[in-house]
Amino acid sequence: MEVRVRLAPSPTGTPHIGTAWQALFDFVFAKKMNGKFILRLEDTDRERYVPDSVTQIYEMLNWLGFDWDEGPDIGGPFEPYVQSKRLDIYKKYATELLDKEIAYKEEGAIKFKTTKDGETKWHDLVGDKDISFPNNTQEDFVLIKSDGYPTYNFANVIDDHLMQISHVLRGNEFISSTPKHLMVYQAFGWQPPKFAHFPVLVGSDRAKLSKRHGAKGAWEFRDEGFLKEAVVNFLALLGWSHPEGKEIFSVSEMINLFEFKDINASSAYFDIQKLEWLNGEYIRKMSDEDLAERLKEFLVDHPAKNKLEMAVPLIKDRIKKLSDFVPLTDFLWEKVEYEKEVFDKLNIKNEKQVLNSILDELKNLERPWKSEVFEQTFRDLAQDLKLSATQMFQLIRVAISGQLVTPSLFESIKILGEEETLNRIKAAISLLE
RNA sequence: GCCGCGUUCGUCUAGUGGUCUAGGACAUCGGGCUUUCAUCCCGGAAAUCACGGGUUCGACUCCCGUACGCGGUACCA
Repeated sequence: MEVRVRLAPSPTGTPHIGTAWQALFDFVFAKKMNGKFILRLEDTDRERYVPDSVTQIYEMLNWLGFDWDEGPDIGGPFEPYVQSKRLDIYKKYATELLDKEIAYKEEGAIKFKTTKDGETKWHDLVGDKDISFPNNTQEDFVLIKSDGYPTYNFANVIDDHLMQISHVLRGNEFISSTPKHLMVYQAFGWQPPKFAHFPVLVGSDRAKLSKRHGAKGAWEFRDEGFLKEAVVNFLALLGWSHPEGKEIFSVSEMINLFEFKDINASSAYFDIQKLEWLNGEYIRKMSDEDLAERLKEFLVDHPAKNKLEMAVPLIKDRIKKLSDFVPLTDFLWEKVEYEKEVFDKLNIKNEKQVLNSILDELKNLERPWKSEVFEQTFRDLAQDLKLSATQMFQLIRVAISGQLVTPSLFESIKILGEEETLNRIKAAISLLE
């Protein structure tokens, strides 16, 4: 039997990272089994419907590379995968249940008459365990609302059956309603799919992740300079672990190794610090060319786009996110605003005189300036002036950048060029008047 | 209240009866390298495996109970 899984988000607001997390497992499992990954929009709640969120879902999935095989726009026309367009279908099946007297009308709605005897059980793939509910805990529930739209509990079953979904991967907040779904399958005499109820991602208060935790949409991670590979890798680390204990691996590696039994059934907290570390690892692993390419895509309006790659080797070990590139390198292409207090932090008594000496040395340095000569020259000068080498180099650093922290000094000077370097030191001197 | 799921270092996790005086990673602390910041290397601290009972020669691992957390108990999903 073909494996068919579906991601069925409801467009009720900005999709957060939890949706992306669920999508990862849908995608990975479908690929592993050579099956299909289907996207379906569950937009039956007209009150909470937010049109924008539909595009946001697409954007998120596209960015992370979770391409769906069937669903809106891909592998099929839009409408068959959107529940609000399938009202007739739900009505037809509800009528069937009405005829069988398994359902009844009440205040304009159609309700399902649950079985009260016995228990309903299934085997859940997450945790590899049986879950059962006494049937007398299952109240009659609404199939079709009085506005004509189906409820999740009904539309979900109808669609999963009609779309031949083989495995339902979803959050464990649906565990409690699974008995209801199973009763509907039974009422129609349909074979239910296999269920895998994943734990939910939680916020810092251990409650289900939501917007009130400032939960971000995946594209926000993109906008902050995270790489999609790192985000996906990080997501994989939540709830799943590599059999060899590896922390860094690709999606295709995960596709090869994925098994439900390795899913941890307890909820996980999204720790952004680890994501930042991982992102840094991915950045360091990349070739300079690739990193430059990513930076150019990321920094669309960068003032020195064509010179940007020169700085790449200088910052590769220093940035965690693509966005970190800017504060670390803007002094290379932009005019420096000097601040007296920054110089003061160096604790050098006669900064101005020292800078003048530096300027003289620099003027006399044989061009093109060489790293070793540069270093030796200023170590010697530091000694003459009774300064530590650190003070000396920091002073030069501040004079050319206005900052205490920059990439490698000499490498930065190479990018600035000899004339610009001299000009900046002169500018620094005049500030200290 | 009732029903269900969960509970190993701050965080993500490994662990499926003995090799666990519990391993790894992030974060953290200390040291080394170093002209800043990083990277890199070395080392430390950090979980009485929620608690209490069983079962067993032996339990983090199996069973029962309790506590706590979360979810459901909606014409939300």
